[in-house]
Amino acid sequence: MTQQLHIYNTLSREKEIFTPLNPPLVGLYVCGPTVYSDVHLGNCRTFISFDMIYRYLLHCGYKVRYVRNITDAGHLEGDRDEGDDKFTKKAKLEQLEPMEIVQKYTLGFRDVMREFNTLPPSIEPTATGHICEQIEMTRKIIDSGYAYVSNGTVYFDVENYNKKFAYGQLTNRKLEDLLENTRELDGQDEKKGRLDFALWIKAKPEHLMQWPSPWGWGFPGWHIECSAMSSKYLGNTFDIHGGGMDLQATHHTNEIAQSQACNHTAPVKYWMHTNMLTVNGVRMSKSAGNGFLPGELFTGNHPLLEKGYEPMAVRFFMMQTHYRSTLDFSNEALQASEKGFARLMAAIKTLDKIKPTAASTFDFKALQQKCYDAMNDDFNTPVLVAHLFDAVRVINSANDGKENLTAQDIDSLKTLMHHFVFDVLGLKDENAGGQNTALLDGVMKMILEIRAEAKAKKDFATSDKLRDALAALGITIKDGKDGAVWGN
RNA sequence: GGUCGCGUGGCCGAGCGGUUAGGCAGAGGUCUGCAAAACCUUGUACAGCAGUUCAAAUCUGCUCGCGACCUCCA
Repeated sequence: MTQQLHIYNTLSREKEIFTPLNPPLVGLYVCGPTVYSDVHLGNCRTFISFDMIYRYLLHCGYKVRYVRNITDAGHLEGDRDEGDDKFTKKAKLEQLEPMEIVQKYTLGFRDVMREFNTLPPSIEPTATGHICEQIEMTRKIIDSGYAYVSNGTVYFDVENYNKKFAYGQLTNRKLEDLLENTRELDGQDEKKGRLDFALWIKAKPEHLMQWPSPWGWGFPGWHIECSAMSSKYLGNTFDIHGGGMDLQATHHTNEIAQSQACNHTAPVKYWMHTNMLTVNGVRMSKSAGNGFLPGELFTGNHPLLEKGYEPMAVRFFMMQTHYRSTLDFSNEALQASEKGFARLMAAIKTLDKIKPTAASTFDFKALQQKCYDAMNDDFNTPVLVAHLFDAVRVINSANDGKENLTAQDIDSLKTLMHHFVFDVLGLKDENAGGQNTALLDGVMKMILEIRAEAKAKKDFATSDKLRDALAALGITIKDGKDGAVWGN
């Protein structure tokens, strides 16, 4: 099947036909987490969205190199280019080495990503592992005349850059407007221009994380790591760069400027930005203090949560919203998704029980095309999900004998559901049996037989007792025309 | 203040010029010993006002409300 994938490009503010630079290879870079604290759900949404994008590109047959960095150095605390970096500050707090903090939260991040069933990136480079590359890049930018050294710190010269390139193009802003609206901050005497940002920052003696450089001991600025690592692993120009929308105005704008200044070419063909997660209409963020940790969401151990939600129900909840729309969290919405997800999983299981008929009343090809059309339209997962629920209705109707499916149809549906639900949306059936399934199946079969006999004798006291006892164990009995089935 | 975006039925959330989005909840029905599940039927939705058009949730203008970025954040 020929796919014509369209991607919304932040650069052009339009959906564009996706044509990779070197098909079938695709380079995908996503700004990863800063590992100085636990990831919260908002962070997860971005990574889950890009996991879906990565999965669909793979499904379409592209050979994708997916790079997602781990920021383990360089971020400053506060809005000034001085002071302790985040790791050092946290390290003092917890009496730990900075790299212990990094290790702790990197492992935690990977655990959460695994719970959400995300595929690991091809490469997960760290900022501290690429200090040399960042220094080299900084040196080249100075050489090309777009950066200057001031008291051991290297700044990018935005106004000079803007003479030749459009600095604010990613957010569609003119330099004059940006200059007008930049807040006046203290401690900026070292900078020539108000918009200038640091490529390399001079370290104070007490800094725990610092490295030697041509400009003295210091540490890299925040933006340079992504420029250095993306060009190292994906080339000076690559296909897709992604991240949260909050990175667009500053981080990505500066990344483009640095890469352009250093490599003399625009670094990225398609810029993709995922929208924010909100709670009661307010953006979930570290500074707002309204973020749940994924663990709290799974257990329900948080004042805003009525109960715990399975990771897959949460993932499904996210897939029911487009990645470029804000997603507002509420217990009600999450519970709706939880039920919908259970229904979807149940239907996939039902597929194994349908009796095929000779003729079909169902147009499989049309459904399949709709599914691909949805995904090809800038990864429109909510529309995909709507079509999958059409399939759910067909499956259940066929199981009731109200719709006819040929063996071929059933097979095609199984493949389709597997491809889209598991491979592309990245969902999995968390209740799909463990290693004792065969044993449990046998036991349940016996119990259901006993119950069927009791029902035949109209001994409803016994049949209800069995059903209630099983319900207490979390096993649900559903009586159908052809006998009872069970599930948990 | 500047720039950008959004306001869809009880809730979540697609659509963005003409035909049912979808999920959850609600109502009625079929099935059933009861229940659950499933299926069928059902919902006078598009912030307000004005305009363009044969036709507007969808385009234009204004008004109101909300949010994001401009400062560390996915």
